[in-house]
Amino acid sequence: MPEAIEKPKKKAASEEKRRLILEAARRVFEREGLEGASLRSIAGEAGYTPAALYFHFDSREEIYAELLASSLESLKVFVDQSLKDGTTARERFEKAAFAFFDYYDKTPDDLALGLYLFRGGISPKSVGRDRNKELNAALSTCLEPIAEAALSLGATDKQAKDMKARVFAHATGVLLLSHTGRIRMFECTAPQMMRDYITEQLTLQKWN
Amino acid sequence: MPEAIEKPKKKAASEEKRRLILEAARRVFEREGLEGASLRSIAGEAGYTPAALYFHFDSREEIYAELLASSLESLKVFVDQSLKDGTTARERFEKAAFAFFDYYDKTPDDLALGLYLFRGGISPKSVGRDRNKELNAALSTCLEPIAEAALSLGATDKQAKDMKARVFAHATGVLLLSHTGRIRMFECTAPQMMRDYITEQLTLQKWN
Amino acid sequence: MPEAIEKPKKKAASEEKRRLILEAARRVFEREGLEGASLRSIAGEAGYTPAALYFHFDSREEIYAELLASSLESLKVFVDQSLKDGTTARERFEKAAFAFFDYYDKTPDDLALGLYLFRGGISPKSVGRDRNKELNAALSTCLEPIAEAALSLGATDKQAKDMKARVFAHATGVLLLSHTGRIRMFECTAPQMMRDYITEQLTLQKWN
Amino acid sequence: MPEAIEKPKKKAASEEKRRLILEAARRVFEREGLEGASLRSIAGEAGYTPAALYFHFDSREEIYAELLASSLESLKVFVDQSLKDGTTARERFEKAAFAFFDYYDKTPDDLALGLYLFRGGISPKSVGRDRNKELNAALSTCLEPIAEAALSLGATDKQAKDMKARVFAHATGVLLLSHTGRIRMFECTAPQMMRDYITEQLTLQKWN
DNA sequence: TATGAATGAGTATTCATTCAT
DNA sequence: TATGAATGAATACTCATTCAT
Repeated sequence: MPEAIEKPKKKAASEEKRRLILEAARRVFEREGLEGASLRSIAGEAGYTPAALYFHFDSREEIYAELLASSLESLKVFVDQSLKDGTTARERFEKAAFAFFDYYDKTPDDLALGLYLFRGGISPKSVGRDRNKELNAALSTCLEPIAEAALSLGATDKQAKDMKARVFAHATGVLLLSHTGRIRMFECTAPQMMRDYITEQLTLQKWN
Repeated sequence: MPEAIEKPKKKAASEEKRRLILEAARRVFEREGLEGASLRSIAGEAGYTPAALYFHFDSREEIYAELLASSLESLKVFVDQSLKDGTTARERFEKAAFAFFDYYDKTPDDLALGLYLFRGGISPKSVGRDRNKELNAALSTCLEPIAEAALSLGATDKQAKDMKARVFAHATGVLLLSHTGRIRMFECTAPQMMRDYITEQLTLQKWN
Repeated sequence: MPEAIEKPKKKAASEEKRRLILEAARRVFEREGLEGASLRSIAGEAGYTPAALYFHFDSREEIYAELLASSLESLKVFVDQSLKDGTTARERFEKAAFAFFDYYDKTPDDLALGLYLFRGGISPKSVGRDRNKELNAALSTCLEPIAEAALSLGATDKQAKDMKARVFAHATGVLLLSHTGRIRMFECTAPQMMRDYITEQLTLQKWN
Repeated sequence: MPEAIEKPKKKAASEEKRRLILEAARRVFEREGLEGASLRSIAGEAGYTPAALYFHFDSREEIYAELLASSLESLKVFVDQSLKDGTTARERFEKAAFAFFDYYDKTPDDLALGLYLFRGGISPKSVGRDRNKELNAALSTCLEPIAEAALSLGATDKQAKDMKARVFAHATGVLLLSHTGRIRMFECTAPQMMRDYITEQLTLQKWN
């Protein structure tokens, strides 16, 4: 039954190619930004013809979506690693919140990608509800350690959930400010702003 | 003296046409998003040939810039009006901060415009450093009442300035969360998040 | 009879404006070359609206044609002046021939203009047969001193006429070579080539 | 082994299409002159969409450059063939010089092409220095037989090189005169002018 | 699975020209 | 005489996508 053997092989080979294309896409994205990350450039970088990519992805937007998914994976890894030395709940809270910010501060391309796709960038038709949910879930997972730490610190479920939203919002706002260069207007730095916010939240919450 | 009358007439007519084009641009922007707001579409919406727009504007980016400028003007008006009933410094702080958020919450297209243009959207070469500075200044003006109120509440100059940045960042982050629909993930509402943040800041600051 | 007085006045004023426009055109031409000498630029340089030029000229090409005509006038002046010290026929021949070359060598814009218009640049419909004849005649006049000198040197009418054509052709060729930078290929200089040609012609002709 | 056969087939088909496009370009060029030879017109003439041409050529200017290159090739063939019966050095000189002129006299479109592209027509950035050098070299090759014949006749290296420049210049000038119709002014014919020049050079040069 | 070829719609901008005022 | 406004056609070039092979 050669078929039974070949199929998985084929599948694995296909997955590998997808991966290589995505890596190429990321390189283009880093090098030329969102505007320059056309299907053509990605194909070129990957050593393919544009047409070839359509065997691996349904559309340009699907590539973007996968890119975002893998970015969220990296974020997850980054957040988890930053937590591994944390002992107290307070420390875990600080680390989890700051890591989320820090990841995007250090990899502005992932930020651009995220911002683009979180805005109208991804059309629902091409990405679909399911994928959208997946992305939301992945994001939520990355923020989860924040909630967990909050819970450990005595927050209610609702309070912990809110905290995820707050940290996400503030981090996003600060990153936007920083990424666009407008932060200079205010004569302060992004990491400091984020640290201040985290400290505030810790000193503030009644459950603290 | 017909000439004396005609000239202002002409000028007024011209201004009016500019306005109509900008309104058309705004409609396209609202309907099709930034990517769809090409010069062609704007011209079409305004009932003009693309070439005709060049009589009224130097480039597509100038149209965008004017759109943003007028948006910032509206924001200014909105913030100022929200302040007119405020008596105590605390009230003024609350109103100024919330108004900034509220304006964009209610006119999400202005938010999209602002986000795009504050990112690399406006190329320095075409709009020019001057215009960029103007826009920065206009934005800063809108946030100024926040700093003023903070000063009244006893903040130092530096603290007041920081406060502008914080409110701007948090508002922006919350708006992004809300505007992209991700806020549902967290089961909370944007206005509530913003109110909470404002309250926090008031209870928190030592100068309070 | 105010009309009798006004008309010439008006005409004179009109001519003056034409002249000013042509001067502007020449400046643009010198500054930005042929490609840049659009009706718009010319109008701008002259302090007019593009539409205004149509009161003074029928088309863009007519402006070019007038420019060429005035260039030929300058050439005429230049050639005549170069002759004023010449005493012998031989000297006159040398000076007339070299001056023709020299004028264009020193004012490459006039060369570009001439080359453009002498090629298909000017459409017959807009310039018309008459104007074409005028330009031809003007050119011929500039070359006439060459023929005259040849006659003085003993050439027949036919020989003298031929000489005009030869000098014109050689000068044009050398100028083209020089003007395009290709002359470097041959490691020689345009004036030297022209001088050599003139000397050749003098030593060669039987009537010499 | 179908693959081994197919690849050359494909390549050949591609080359063929390039050729067809170039032919179309040449036709447009002949019919409408350089100004009319836009990418659109060429594409239209070739039965293609403008975008399709970009698969075969990198830019409009590359098409022009190839056109010129192939024109120079034809010229080379023409010159070489005209030499094949020449026995004496004198004959070879006459034939080489006249053939250069004759080619352009008979194919005025190649002349227009050459004149345009030898002027600023080809922008260095798009065609590149290399191509420019290639074209220069190709032209030089076409003129080389003139120098060789001069050497055989006893000219020094320098004299032979100069001779190339002279013949090129004179031929170009005569062709321009002829091509623009101005030659009628002088009541002579282009071939006769060229023949006269060649004869002159032969009788004149001291090394003759 | 991949390619070469092609499309059609799109991009911003420039142009000479016209015309009502 | 001159302008402001507008046009329509043109420019080269890019894009995501499709399809026969």
